[in-house]
Amino acid sequence: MRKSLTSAERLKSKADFALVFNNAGVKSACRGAKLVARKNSFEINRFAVTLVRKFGNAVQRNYARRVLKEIYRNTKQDLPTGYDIIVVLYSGDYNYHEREQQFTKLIRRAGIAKTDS
RNA sequence: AAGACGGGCCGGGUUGCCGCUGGUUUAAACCAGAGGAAAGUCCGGGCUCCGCAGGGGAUGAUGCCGGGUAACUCCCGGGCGCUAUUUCGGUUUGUACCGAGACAGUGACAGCCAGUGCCGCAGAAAAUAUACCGCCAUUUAAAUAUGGUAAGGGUGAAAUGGUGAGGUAAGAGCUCACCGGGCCGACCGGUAACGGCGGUUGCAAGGUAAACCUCAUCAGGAGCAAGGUUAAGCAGCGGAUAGGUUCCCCGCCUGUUAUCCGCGGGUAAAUCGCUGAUGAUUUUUCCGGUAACGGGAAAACCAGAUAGAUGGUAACCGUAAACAGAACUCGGCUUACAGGCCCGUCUUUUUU
RNA sequence: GGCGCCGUACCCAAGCGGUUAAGGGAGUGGAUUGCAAAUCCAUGAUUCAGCGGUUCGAGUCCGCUCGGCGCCU
Repeated sequence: MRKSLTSAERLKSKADFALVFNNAGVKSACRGAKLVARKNSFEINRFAVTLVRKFGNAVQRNYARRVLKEIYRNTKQDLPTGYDIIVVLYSGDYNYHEREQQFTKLIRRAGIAKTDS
């Protein structure tokens, strides 16, 4: 599986976001981040990152978004397919490795990790 | 060499792997991919629309002079004022004061001789004229009273030019010398602001226009979520005769199969604008100009996203990098900024 | 991205450039009560969001910065 993140694998419209937030089947949270997901009707996962309103300036927001997209790209082969996943990030100074620990914790608590791995 | 101040520039680099956006394109592959402030949105343009932009008013902005520019509250050059430092000259016993010059910084720098308003407290008196203490004269034994007086004290941010001499009962530009003002000049220099020179005037009147205001100049309004096209979807009802030019009036334009207003209903998607390009563009260079800048030549085309593209990781250098992310676009201003480089001025130390 | 509004004590707020910045609620202390409530009395701005400027003097006028809020399709 390629470690890509094409535009078909991303949530885009405002309607998609509203659907996930209003019909969230899976939720989990930890310090600094929160995960919301629901089953979709496709063969693939779709992913998006969003940030709370008071998250720093534009550079900090873009950096946090990139880091989460990178983590998802590197770990998505370990996830089962058929989910729309949104990660909400809260304000805080976290580097790549800390964000990676947060993401694996969220996936484990949400119960959508593959059981064999 | 170090430090301080001022000005200008740079703003991590190279390689591999995994990824993102755009272009060429069958695909693969290749190429390109955030800033000096992209920021604040404080000014000024381009561009688009408003059934046209005409006039007057209101409102707002600007405000020494000349130039630059598409334009500007910007930039360049000059003038004047103020402040600090310093030099020279004068006065004085003297800390000091006055005048002239140099260099640096700085100034929302038109007009309170059009009119109006305001100047609390303190002070006798605050813009109108005026005597609290004091001084002098007359009166009285004295107290006191009347008059003269702005030199001294005191108040204040500000008190009717300053210093010295004469003068006087005591005083006062009352008179004189020097300095500082005001006014005039058909004079000289300068495009001008202004400066110089000469004459004249004893100098009856302060500050505030980032107070109203006056004068001059400039502004139609809204903003790419402007605006155009396509697709999907829905349900009409009530009211007005006028509506439009986005503050008002005139003028102008449109109109009764019309237009507008209010309530209600529907959509929340794509595409153009949008950047692959001919531009106030970028780089190099020549010429003119004190400079801002203008003119020419050659080469180049250099982000274009829409949940919103530059990251992660490994290695090396390293302070294992500050402030910080384009959203139609350009010129400025302002604010933030680790570290490094260059130039100029001043100070200190060392060497010759 | 663009356009606009606001900031005065813990909260709501008034404030013509001029003492020591109104008022209400809450709080605190006291009085009252057997104890409370209610009532009465007293009480607080070291810097009017911050910095700079104009002025003799700024909460007020002007500029910049910070923070908060609203609108657009």
